[in-house]
Amino acid sequence: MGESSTSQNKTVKLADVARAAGVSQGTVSNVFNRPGLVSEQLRERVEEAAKSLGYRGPDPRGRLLRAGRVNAIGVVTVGPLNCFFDDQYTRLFLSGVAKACEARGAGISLVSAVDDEIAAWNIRTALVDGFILNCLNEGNMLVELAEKRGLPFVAVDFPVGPGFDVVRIDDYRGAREAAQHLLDLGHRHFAVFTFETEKEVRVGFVDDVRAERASFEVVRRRLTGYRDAFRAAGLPPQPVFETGSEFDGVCAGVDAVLAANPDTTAFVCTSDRVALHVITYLHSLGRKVPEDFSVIGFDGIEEAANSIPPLTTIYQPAIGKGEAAVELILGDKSDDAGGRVVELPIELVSGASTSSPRKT
Amino acid sequence: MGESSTSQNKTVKLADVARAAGVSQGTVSNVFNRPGLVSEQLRERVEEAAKSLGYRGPDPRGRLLRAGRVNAIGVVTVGPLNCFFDDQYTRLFLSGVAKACEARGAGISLVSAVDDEIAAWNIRTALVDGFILNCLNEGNMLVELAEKRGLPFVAVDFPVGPGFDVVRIDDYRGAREAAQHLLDLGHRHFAVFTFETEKEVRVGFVDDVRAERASFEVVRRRLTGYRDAFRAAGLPPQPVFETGSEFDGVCAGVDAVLAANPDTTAFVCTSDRVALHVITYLHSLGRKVPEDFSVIGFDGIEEAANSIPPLTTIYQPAIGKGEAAVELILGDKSDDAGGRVVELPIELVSGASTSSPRKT
DNA sequence: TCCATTGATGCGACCGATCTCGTTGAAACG
DNA sequence: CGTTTCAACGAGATCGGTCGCATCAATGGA
Repeated sequence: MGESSTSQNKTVKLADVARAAGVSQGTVSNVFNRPGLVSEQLRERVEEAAKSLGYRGPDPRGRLLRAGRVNAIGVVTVGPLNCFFDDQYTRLFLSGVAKACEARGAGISLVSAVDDEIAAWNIRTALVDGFILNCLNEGNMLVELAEKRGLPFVAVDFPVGPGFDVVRIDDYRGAREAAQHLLDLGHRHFAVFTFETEKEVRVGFVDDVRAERASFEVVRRRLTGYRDAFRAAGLPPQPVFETGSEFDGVCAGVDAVLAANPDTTAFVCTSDRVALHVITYLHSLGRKVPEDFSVIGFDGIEEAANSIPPLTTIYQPAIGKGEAAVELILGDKSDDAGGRVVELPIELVSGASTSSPRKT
Repeated sequence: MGESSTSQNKTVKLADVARAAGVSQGTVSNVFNRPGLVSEQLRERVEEAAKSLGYRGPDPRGRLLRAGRVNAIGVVTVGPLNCFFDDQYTRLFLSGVAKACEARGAGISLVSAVDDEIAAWNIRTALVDGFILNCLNEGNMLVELAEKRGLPFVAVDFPVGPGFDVVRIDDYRGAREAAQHLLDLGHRHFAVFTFETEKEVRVGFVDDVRAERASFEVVRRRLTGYRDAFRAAGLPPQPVFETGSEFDGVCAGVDAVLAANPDTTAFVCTSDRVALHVITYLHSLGRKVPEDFSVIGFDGIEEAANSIPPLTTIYQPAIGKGEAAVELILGDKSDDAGGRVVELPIELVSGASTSSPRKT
């Protein structure tokens, strides 16, 4: 005891300040967190001591341990973290998450799940109060892991399961409405374009078997919706092409379809992203939309409204989904938490990318 | 002592498992974190005890306190969290941050700084190992706050300061090259369009005074670059219009410029986002780019390359900036940490949105 | 004058895990 | 057979705060 005040190697902590100021730890804590409870003179003394020791204020780590709550929620996505920023729909969704979190003063942690091992570790150790599970495909263990962690979580666009909350839309109905819209316009020859059906993209035509086994729930529901609409209209099965979400895959799809089915008059896409690629590529081929081909998307991202021509699409409230998910986790965990289902409405938005089929 | 195993109200912790298994806490810890160090039979005994107690594995909170490192870095932005997802350039930057973090197994925390009070609290309490300060405008206290917190941090696109690292590009040179490109094509009548010069957008013409006082360092440097290029070409000062980043503001700008300066042949924009809006609006007015007007941007976002026509712009490595920032924080904090400056290269990318001026 | 009330503080437990030592037992060695 | 060596494990300190409760002085009312 003697070299206590200067040239400390260790970080100075609450207890040091308390000792230096001759007060208890609790009082120092109060000075920083609830200054009103401390008399002015004592407060000044403590603040002075803190400053002279170079104390930076209560370390959040200690507070965390004691408080128990992190005040942040984790957003998990299958795949690399980048997909949070690369995909337009995901961005909208996250924008909603961000808005809701900010309103509640909570933070957001992006947790990656590139592979199973990393996912397991991250979900077990993320410093959060709950998880939003996104981009789920069947068979992955995210839900299991989240359950094991024992924190509240919400699965987005996922089959309802026992013991957890879900946010979703009616993908089946949306897809069916999209197809019906084109059928009503008089189209009879379609090409269905879908993004990844499995975690690994496989660019090429998709047969019924693969379509029904698509591990992404969303894909499966949408493809089924299209199929049922066609079937109800008395049409034979229409070709389905898996393009992925990138431009190249979509180009390959357009080429393949035009070569194999020259009668095609309409492209039905499981996402706006794919639909916009289709329009861009058709344009570069000198084909006009909607004069030569109708194109319909799904999602209702902002870029769709601003494209030339504006895209006809099934709008879904991506931002609202994000907000709803946060609400489920941070909201009053009153009664039936753990089995709630929030299904948000969708809506056909008529753009200028669809019209009656060309006469040939 | 008696009702110890069942119907526990409190959460079961490491110590409980240790007691139940008749081993020390350290051993239980090892079972979960370094199973190799524990003999098989003991490990099984511990695992069984853990399972029967419903122990979910080591709580990250305890680990954090002990370990000291959070293994996550915080990204701070001025303004609402949404801007992380709404702005294309910011997205690219974050994509780089994400990529680098993922490679190092670190997480990302989005911390918001909508107003000064929230910023102060969040920076003081965020559970991170360091900060990336983005979207900085002069006079805000982010840098100060980060310094006070005592964690490593990087300021992006900010004047070099003592005691902290900086990642930047040469905005002045980029702007000057952009203007020079148009001058070389023969343009003599310009309209400079800039996004926000202050935190609050003010749509309208900007005089020299306001331009030089722009609180966003980036804006100031770019505007100066344009001005010097015009001046060096012997031109009088060209009108500068603050449009903000939204479509409406840009439309107002185009209207104002066309009304006030019908001779204008080129739009020089401080961001691609603004430039793309200009093209869209001109198109809707029936004006052609580049036949009637040349438009040049700044940033080199992906949307610029895919626009019709492809945008001529100053490309900056947004993703690289994000990666560099992470590297500065997570990399070896060897020697000169705290004053390093990383300046990344820029490059003029010729699209099809610029050509020689129309003859009138 | 005395008791009840209020406000300011101190005291000690606790949050949950991990790390550093030191101990123990058995195998290995000469 | 005594000693070295090493793996396996236990005990206790530590990480940095915050919370509940006890304490104590000052104030106010009867």
